[in-house]
Amino acid sequence: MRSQADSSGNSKRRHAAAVTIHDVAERAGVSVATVSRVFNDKGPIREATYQRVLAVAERMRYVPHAAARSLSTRKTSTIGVVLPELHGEFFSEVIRGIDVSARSLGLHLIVSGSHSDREEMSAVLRAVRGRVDGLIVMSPDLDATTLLRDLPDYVPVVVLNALVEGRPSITIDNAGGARAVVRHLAALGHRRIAFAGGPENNGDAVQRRRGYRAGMRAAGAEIESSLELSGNFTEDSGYDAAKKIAGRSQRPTAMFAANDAMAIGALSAFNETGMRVPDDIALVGFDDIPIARFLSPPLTSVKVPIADLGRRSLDLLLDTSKTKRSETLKTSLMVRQSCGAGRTRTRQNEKGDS
Amino acid sequence: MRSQADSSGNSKRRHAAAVTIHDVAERAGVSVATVSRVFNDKGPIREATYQRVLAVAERMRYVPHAAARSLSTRKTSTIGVVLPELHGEFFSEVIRGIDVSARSLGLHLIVSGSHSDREEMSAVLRAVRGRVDGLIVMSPDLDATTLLRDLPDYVPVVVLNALVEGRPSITIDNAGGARAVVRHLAALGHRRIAFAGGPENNGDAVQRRRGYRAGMRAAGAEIESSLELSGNFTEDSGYDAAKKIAGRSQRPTAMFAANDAMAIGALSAFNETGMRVPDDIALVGFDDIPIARFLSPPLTSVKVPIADLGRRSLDLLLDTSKTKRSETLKTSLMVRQSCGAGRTRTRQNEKGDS
DNA sequence: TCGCGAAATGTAAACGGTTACATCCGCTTA
DNA sequence: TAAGCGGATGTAACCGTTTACATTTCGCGA
Repeated sequence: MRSQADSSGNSKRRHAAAVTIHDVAERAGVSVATVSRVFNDKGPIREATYQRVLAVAERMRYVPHAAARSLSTRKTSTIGVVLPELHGEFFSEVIRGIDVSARSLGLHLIVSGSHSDREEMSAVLRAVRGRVDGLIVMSPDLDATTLLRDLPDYVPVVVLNALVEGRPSITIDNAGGARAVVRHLAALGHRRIAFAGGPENNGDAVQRRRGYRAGMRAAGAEIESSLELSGNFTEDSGYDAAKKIAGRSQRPTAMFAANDAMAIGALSAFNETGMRVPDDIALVGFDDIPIARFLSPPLTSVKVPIADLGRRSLDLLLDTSKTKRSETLKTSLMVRQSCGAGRTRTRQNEKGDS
Repeated sequence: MRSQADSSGNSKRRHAAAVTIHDVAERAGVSVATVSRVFNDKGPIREATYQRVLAVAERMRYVPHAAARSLSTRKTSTIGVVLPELHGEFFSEVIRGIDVSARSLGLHLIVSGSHSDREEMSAVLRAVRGRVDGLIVMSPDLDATTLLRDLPDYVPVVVLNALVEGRPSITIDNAGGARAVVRHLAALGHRRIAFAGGPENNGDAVQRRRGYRAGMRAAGAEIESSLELSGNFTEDSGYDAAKKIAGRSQRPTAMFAANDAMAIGALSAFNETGMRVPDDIALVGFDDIPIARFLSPPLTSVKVPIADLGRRSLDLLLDTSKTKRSETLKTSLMVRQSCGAGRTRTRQNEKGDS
């Protein structure tokens, strides 16, 4: 009845309206329940019926309406991914890690980034009802984590790179990675090691700085505020920091940048000023983004399993068993030429000295 | 009736069920229609009622159910973005461009990448009913464009970097950019210019090669098959290509890589083999990804307005007026040191010699 | 041939909103 | 004062599925 109301004159409706399960049912001479059963492989269906319905649906190009299905089943087959921004190799790699897992599970991904202000992020977080089955949230911006507190608790959430009470999370061993860098440089004889840090309110940056200081203390080197430069994870800020160092009379012999982007900026600056890496100054980064090994000289960096971060977070989100609420991913130091240690080799971070 | 059925014993249902518009209506002493009107700013509402409903909704933490709303309005406020893969600066930048526009329009983004096989992509393309209002599809893989043909025609689609009959599209002037590179190198005196190409079945790659050849002809240089190396847009393939060139007795004096990733790989290879860029060999890339200017030497590259690509595609998708069905984005040559032309400067591609 | 349990299918009520239409209300106006 | 009117609100159908439950059909042994 419903669908033949306008079967008379205006055969082309506004948009050649999509065919519904009712249309298929009618054409196949069965009820909508049967069609539904066929499409969901539920309940007993006679083989002949099954084939006929499938054939009719195929011919009519029937595709189930996702929203209707979601409304009925209370499942969306969609995961929300909230990142601080979408720019750069790091985030792209995180998304990819999640996407690969999601695809194999038949899940879709809603992404959203660049949340300038708190209000905006709050709006995104609230718009989830009926849109996603779960959320993966990375918010290294320290204060933003409080936002999660007033998220409705029926939404499963996994937090990346931050700790939020009552929520499972996946973090990177930032401090451990940073300590390993300093330890390595110290073993190469460096004592005056500069550190180009990330944003003040960024959790990762804070921990990396902490690891740097711990490493310096452990190496018996002195922590001077003049050795710590500020930055914001961009190439430009790394460039600026390196320029400052290059301009000094008494230079450090090594520089540790809080991420690879800054290391790349620094490398550029050193090249411009005629300082040779690693001969005049050793340089180490953090993240080990894909192009790190293609720089000149190849950049020694702390490898964080970025794609794993994405993959594991989805696993954790879907894991309803309440075990393993949080994990920390180990990093490893990729030793290349920019630190002056010669050939490439990997050194697994051993735990300890927390 | 609906909601007070279990008001007796089991007050805590399975999940502290979300509050619906009915709950709000009941509590506020109005009908659901009124609540709906308040939330959508539709129809006349007495100020007092408006405020009361809003207050009650706030107190109950009511959030509209997206799927229910979609079902009713036939709008999802969501755009699907289908990319060949999610990896790398290029795609991350495209997504960001779209995301920024989308956010300002209150739209959500479903992304999906790495479509290994045709079947998989077809499945994604079909799963759109009731899930997205429109699709932005980048499929430089030439044969994949045929997939779009059997997409239901009620789904608006914008195609990126490819031409599909009957669909609006945004493309990059690949050939023009490539010609500009060769022209520039020729002006610097180069005649033997090698070209490291991208994947055979990639539309961008094909056009860039075409532009290279056109440029060579225009410059009166000869096109030798020995000058054209194969690659696949990865750093590794650029590295390999450069190694091959370095090993030759009679080397070309310049190399043009079909994208920046390959140029980076090539730069790495040249450094390893002791060839100096640009003194021993000039090098030019394509895409002008953010780190290009931080390489050593800074990489001359063809700038494509990647973020614009994303932004414009969303505009085009939402533009219902049937005008301006397709556009081509102009590229510009960013001259830096890797080509041996000295200081950085931009050169706008003039049109001509198609 | 009949009866019966299981298999197959149908019926209709959700799911949570939106919205055309009906209704009600308080004023203005004749 | 009653009709008329527009603004405010309520009623209920509908969007396209899923699914509990009812009903029909089938196969088979008695």
